[in-house]
Amino acid sequence: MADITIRDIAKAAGVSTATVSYVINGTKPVAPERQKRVLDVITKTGYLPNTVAQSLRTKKTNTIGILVEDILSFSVPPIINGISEYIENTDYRILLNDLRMLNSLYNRYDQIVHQGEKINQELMFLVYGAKVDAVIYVGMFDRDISGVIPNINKPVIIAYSTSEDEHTCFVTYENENISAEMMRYLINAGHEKIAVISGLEHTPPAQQRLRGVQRAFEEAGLLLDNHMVKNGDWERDSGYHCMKSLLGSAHKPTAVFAMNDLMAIGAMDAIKEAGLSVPGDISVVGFDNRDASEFVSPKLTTAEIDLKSIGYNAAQIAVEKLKSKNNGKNKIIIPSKMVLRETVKKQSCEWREQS
Amino acid sequence: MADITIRDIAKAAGVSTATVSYVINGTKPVAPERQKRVLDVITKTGYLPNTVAQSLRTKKTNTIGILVEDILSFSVPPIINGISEYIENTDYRILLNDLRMLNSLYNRYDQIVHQGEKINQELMFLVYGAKVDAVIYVGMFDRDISGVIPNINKPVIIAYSTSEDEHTCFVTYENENISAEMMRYLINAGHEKIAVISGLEHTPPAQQRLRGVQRAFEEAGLLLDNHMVKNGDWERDSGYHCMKSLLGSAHKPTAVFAMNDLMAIGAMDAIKEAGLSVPGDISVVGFDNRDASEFVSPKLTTAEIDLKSIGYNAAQIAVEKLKSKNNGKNKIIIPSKMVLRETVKKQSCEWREQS
DNA sequence: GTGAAAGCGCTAACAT
DNA sequence: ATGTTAGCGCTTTCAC
Repeated sequence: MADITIRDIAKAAGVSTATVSYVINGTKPVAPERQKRVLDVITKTGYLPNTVAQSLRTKKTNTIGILVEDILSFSVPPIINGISEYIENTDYRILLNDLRMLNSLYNRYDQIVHQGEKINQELMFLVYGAKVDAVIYVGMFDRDISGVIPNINKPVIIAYSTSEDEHTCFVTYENENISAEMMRYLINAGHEKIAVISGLEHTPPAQQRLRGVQRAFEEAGLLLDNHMVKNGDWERDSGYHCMKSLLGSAHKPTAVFAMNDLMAIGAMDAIKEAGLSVPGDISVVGFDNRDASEFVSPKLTTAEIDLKSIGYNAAQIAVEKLKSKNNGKNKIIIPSKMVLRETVKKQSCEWREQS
Repeated sequence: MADITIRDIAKAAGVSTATVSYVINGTKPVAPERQKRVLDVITKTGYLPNTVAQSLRTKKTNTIGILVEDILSFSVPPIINGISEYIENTDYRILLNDLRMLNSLYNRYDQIVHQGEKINQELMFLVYGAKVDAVIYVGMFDRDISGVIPNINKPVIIAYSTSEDEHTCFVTYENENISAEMMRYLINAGHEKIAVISGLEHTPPAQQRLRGVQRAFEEAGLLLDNHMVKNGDWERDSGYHCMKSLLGSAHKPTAVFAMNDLMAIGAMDAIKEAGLSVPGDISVVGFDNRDASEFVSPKLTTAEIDLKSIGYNAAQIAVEKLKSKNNGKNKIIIPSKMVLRETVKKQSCEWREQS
């Protein structure tokens, strides 16, 4: 099954190797009768063309390299899952390369530039070593990575990050609209004194999410008090400390939007510690829909990023580019959606009037 | 950088292609002076041998296929991380193939046999299509998968599952000792009325963990009452229901060992719902050290499986087999360890005497 | 519509 | 120690 060559098939079918190749690849018309003979021999013997020989000849490996920043980051496996699902119905294979950046980077992802050397090296490894036909770069933080990926002469698609570069493809998720939507949800529930616990403030997701918040406030004719936005660093602890500071301030919020689930959970820690109830006294919403959001109590209302679609679309673009039928849709933003759980309570009008 | 061939190097260095090959691969001694000349040209030009051509010639692709049951299962990414870490220091590459079984299987993993067709197909794809040199099969449940992997003529290493088959390699983790250790920990904390919430009872991890529990009980001269062990199904809900039933019984436990974190969290739900406190009234320990165990409150004391080591060792065995220097250690059980957090309380003697 | 044959870039047997 | 060269299994040009 493994050591049969095209020569064996040709001999058995009484044709030339060229003819066998023609029927396998459909590259040239072959007389139906001979075609059938070849096909019969192939199925009878279980012959599979040697892909290595094919690659050497055609200079295509039918392999897509996926370079991930860290497979341990919660967002990465679902993206790979999406890639895998798309790829399964093509004749491509996946070569995986994990940069394992999590330890060296922690949450100082502004330090990513210093990883350039390593990224470059692994990319060369994939492209010139493994000779992949295209690469999908899977980020672990949503950010602009223009310039970190050197120019190679093959399609590169960025997943879960972006690039300012005109010619770079990426597929990422939507931040601003979904943040506005969550805000509206809070406002419609009767909340007016809403605080936000931001992620590192100079990062794209923090900025975009804040813009969404502001938009919703404006639309509702509300004012976002500067004292109501605290800067965290995406980690649980920072959510806790921001919330403590909010709790100690003059105007306590009745709701808080933490820009990720980890900080939301930290905020919940602080609220409970203060003897207050979520959502009885304070409603909270997070972002990411991480597993943890189902395990805290009450269960966290949050926003979900469609990670699987990010991967699926990235793979699709890669394959389309390889088949030169990419329609030019090269910068895709996948909509995010709310997932309603237990941490938001309607703020009764009575309460508001009393206070 | 990409289109340079061994011929170009040979010409530039004034030697034959054979000599270049000898210095690249160290296959034959080469005069130091010529060696240096070749090396210089190689670094100067950035030449990288065409791996496809090498593979065609040597019949080795230097690629290890990893066939995972589902990358979305919590245990899989850390295993891949371990594989990746080992592989990075070798000249092998990783071809990833995701069976994506999670949806079709849910927790009915006894149904895995019905997936045989698909497993077989993807394995053939890896072995005869992609021509990987070896494959690591990464399970998503700890179980015996003898027979599900067809015999191929290349090394196969199973990770996170086992096989009765004499000649099959696997690396998995330890259940019985760690369970006994957790039990001893509970017993040393003064607990005697300890309940266990088992996973599906006919599964290997449930059986092994129960054996550990029994051993610790015997060693302590305690008796494990049958009424104190309830059978769950590994899911959170079942932990909740088992705990409710325990709470409604004649002899309430002061501590409970749930065989995984999900069921432990379900049990905590039930305890809190009954107005009792963890660990004030009832201590609980879980198993797996999933992310969730840090997000519930109080934080869950549990057992950690060294998933990364499982991957690392599996990769090591694969590479050793390929280099024919495998020492025969082909069935490895990685020790597990306790992670102490907040859900266990010392049971005071006074309390015991009063009750 | 078909086949002979060159050659993808490399390794290794063999000759020197 | 070094070079010549056949050939790994396939695709594809070119001639028929």
